[in-house]
Amino acid sequence: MGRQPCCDKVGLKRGPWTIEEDHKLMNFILNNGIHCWRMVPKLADFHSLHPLLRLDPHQIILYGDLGLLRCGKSCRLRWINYLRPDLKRGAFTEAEENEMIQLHSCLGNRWSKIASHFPGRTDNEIKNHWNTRIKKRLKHLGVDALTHKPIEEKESTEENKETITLHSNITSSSSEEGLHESPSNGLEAKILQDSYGNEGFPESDEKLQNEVQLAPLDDTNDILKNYEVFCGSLDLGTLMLNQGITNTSSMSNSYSTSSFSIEDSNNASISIAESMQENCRQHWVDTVDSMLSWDGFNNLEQDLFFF
DNA sequence: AAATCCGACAACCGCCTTTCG
DNA sequence: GCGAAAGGCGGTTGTCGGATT
Repeated sequence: MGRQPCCDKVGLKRGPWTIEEDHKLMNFILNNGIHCWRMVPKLADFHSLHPLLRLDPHQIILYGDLGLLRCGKSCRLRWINYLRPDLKRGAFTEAEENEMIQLHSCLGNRWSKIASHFPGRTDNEIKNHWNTRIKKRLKHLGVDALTHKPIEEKESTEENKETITLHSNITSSSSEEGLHESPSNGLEAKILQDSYGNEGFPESDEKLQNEVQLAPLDDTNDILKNYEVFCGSLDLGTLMLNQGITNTSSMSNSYSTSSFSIEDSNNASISIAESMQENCRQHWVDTVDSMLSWDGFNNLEQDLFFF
């Protein structure tokens, strides 16, 4: 006997999310955390009607018919790619692009691994950026976006110069950010170490293992600490170690925190609401709210009863 | 001003891995 | 241990808005 089905897919809504749907989903997750994505759409709608109640997941049986008409998978995607409060908005900088190219040369199309090196960026965002911008940029430079090797043996002198410039930019921009202070092999080793964790490198990458250098840890900012409290079960130190976070203080365009996902926590299935203190949550929400300009929410502040 | 093209990105689809009954 | 569902991931598609003709 297996699990219950994800959803019956009958009468489910598809396409772009409305503000109201976002509202329901966000309201629910911020107040209750994530129990199970399958249940979220149904419970979210019930919670929007009864915001003061804490939900027992088993109430799904009683309130299933009130559901947000999205499947759990869709809710998860919407949360991760758009609603998650720690998302970093704005265009990629040239330094980010160069680092992305470097990471891609080591990791290939493993977008989630690449995204883990960019706090606040999602794998979907990076994948889209790669396909729409960087692929063309590399093609223009005569570099194969898949293999990172020259497309043709003979290239114009002009293109060669530009390619060389690109590679030197990658090196310099990386060290400027303090992310990669070791030479090429050390850099790649660190990328692989960050991506594969402590479980070891793939056989082909073992040669790099000895040169791994962990990035130094830096102070975290208040918002991240508060988020940790809010989420109750986040192991911040481990998270940062695993992801090699070096600088969370940059708050230029929006703000930057450690890449976060509730699934990363050790106790994701435990109700966050039960473990957090209300004042900490409120402080965190207030902090985030003051720093973000969430698309689609700006004109609805007066309606956000949950803030 | 209308039609068409194109870039950007949100969302969906389907496969693979992990988890659970 | 097995089978099925949940979760995660990468590829692809659909849609929208701005630029161009």
